[in-house]
Amino acid sequence: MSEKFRIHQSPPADACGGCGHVSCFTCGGKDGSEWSVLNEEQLRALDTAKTCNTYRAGQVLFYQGNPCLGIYCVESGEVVLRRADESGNSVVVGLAHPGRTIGYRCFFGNQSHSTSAEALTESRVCFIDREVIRKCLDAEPRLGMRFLKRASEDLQDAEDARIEMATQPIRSRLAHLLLALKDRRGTMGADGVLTIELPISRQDIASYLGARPETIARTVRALEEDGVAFFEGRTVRVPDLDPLLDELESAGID
Amino acid sequence: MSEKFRIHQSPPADACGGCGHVSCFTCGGKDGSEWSVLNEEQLRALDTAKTCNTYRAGQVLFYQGNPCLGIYCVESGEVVLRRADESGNSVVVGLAHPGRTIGYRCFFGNQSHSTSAEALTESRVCFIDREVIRKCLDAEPRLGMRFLKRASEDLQDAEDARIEMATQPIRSRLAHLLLALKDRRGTMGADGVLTIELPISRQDIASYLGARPETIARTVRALEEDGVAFFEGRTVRVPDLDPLLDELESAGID
DNA sequence: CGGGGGTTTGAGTCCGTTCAAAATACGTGG
DNA sequence: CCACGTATTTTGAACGGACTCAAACCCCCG
Repeated sequence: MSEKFRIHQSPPADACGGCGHVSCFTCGGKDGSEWSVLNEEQLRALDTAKTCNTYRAGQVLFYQGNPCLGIYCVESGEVVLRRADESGNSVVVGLAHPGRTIGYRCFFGNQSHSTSAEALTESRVCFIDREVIRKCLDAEPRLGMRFLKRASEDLQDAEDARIEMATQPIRSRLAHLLLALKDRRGTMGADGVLTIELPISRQDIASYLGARPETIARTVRALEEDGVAFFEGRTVRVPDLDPLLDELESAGID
Repeated sequence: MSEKFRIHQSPPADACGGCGHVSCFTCGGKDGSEWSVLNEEQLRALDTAKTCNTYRAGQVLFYQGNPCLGIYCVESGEVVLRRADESGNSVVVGLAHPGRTIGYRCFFGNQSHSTSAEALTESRVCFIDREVIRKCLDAEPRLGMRFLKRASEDLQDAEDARIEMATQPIRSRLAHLLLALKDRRGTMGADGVLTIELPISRQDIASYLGARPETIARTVRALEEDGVAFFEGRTVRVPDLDPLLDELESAGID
């Protein structure tokens, strides 16, 4: 078995960069996360039981095929989820930003990890062991309901993504991706120019959108020639949001 | 507001064909369904509280945009789920066969129905009201966990579908659909010829696979010319399973 | 018998891919 | 800090799969 697919304990021993413990109470993503239904006592129990790690860019949280030992919660940084098929070519299936819980699907589905998770930037990620989760679920039934709500929403998103993939051209999908990244990776300048910092490489964008890197390069150029968005490395400048929004509606004219 | 999108109570009064009550205890899909975690007393309570209806082919269980009033459980027949975008063109997003619970996603996500559900054949479908579900969830915490498991599996499937849509040609997708339908709509003849009865029309197949009807017609012809499968109306004969399976692997050669 | 929706066929076009090569960015060691 | 090797990104030309548009066909139903 290749190094890439070996099974190791989670989290790996070498993952701990400058790993101070991150408190659940001060965690920025707390309010939006599933864990917010826990009361103070329960949250304190979770806080002491969880494991906290800092991953350098490129480090892997877990590999596809690994048994699912618990749930991960992103505190800072950006994590990419990839899936490899039997022939080895991997596909980007999602991005996780701070506050997001990942790996819950495999955990509740009693399956091993269907994706690999890799830190894109230096990231602080907490690991909550299965036993700890069991205790939390027993102590607070609403937690299960929250995860059910989360799963339902993700399911909706996945279905939307499938439809988009089936019906929208790549240019629309790229525009959609930029708009999705705008909220958490974008800053609006005083001059009204939106600047978005792309968290992933061009070929990862291609993989995520179901396209070839060449096509992405060409589409990027086309957007620039039409004055919609301007790319410099991983920085995108959008002088006006409306033309970008128009890219999405192309399917809805009819 | 057009007739198509009007909001009505679920289930509609005109849905009851020859609607005898279907017992949860004798329901064929019971064992595989989420409700199987209920004990006898709980199941009896569910059985008396649920509403049972028979829908004729073409009748609609609920419309996209309707508030979600509960969960539906298919007892017999076949149900198609469609989603319409703002410009009116609808897309097939899934099929539900006996034993399947539908509408649970919107219910747990606290959203209104994101799809319309239509009976393809005469179907018996049970409706479980939100209040009844609440009582079941309170009485049996494992029920929530079962739905969480179900949601996790569906999420996995949705992600797989997205990847397939992005990477596989239509011919592979059609082959995949036939293989998926084989288990519940296929019969193996004594001569080793597999016969599959398609539950949906060509244009619904096209919609489901993210293609045009013309493309499906051409692809069907191509499969026939290659001796993989032979179509007559809604009946498909597959003389040998191996060539059909080979269609899937096309992406995994590399 | 005459619609009318669904399906099929044909011809032409376009979007995205493939293959190949050049250009640029990146990391690493000297 | 620069030089070098590697990986990523970009560009170009040719190909191909799926789409569009249009017409014929079919089958069911009134």
